[in-house]
Amino acid sequence: MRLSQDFFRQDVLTVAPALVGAVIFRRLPDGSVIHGRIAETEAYRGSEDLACHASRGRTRRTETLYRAGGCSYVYLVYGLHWLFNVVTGPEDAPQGVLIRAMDKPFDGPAKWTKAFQITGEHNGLYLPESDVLWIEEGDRPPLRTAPRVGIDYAAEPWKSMPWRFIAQQ
DNA sequence: TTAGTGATATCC
DNA sequence: GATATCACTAAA
Repeated sequence: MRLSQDFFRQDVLTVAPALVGAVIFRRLPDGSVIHGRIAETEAYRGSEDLACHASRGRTRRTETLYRAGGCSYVYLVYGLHWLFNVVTGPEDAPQGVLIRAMDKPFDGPAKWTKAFQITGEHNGLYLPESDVLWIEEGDRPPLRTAPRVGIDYAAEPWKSMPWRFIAQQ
């Protein structure tokens, strides 16, 4: 069953752990549909979270982060890797969940987006209604938490917040 | 450990 | 206008 608008409009700290175990579906340009189970997520929470892109204020890049929960937020890092996030919370609350890994072999935030052929053109899709990209309910495996990775530039306490959620099975 | 890669934010 | 920085990966 497809995850709804109501689900995505909850707080990011509710949605991020609940997304682990859910299944992402992607319809490729040739019409075939592939899917994968989410194994790891990270929460980025609001303009006060110094690790969140929105901490620098509302810019052209972060504009989609300010939309209502359920939108996709896709951007390029290091000039070569597309990272995929799901916007959460109400409109104007810049929160998002980074989908960090699926089950093997797609165990990296840019590995699975490459396999699923996700690029900047998938920024701003509305997942509850999209035919190209959507998420369905899955199992709820036991989780462990850890600090987020790749955000050394952020000051404490944000750098150490245990906002990374990893499936244990 | 390092190169590869280019959009974006930030500073002139 | 310019430049420094980056929510990473693969190869060595």
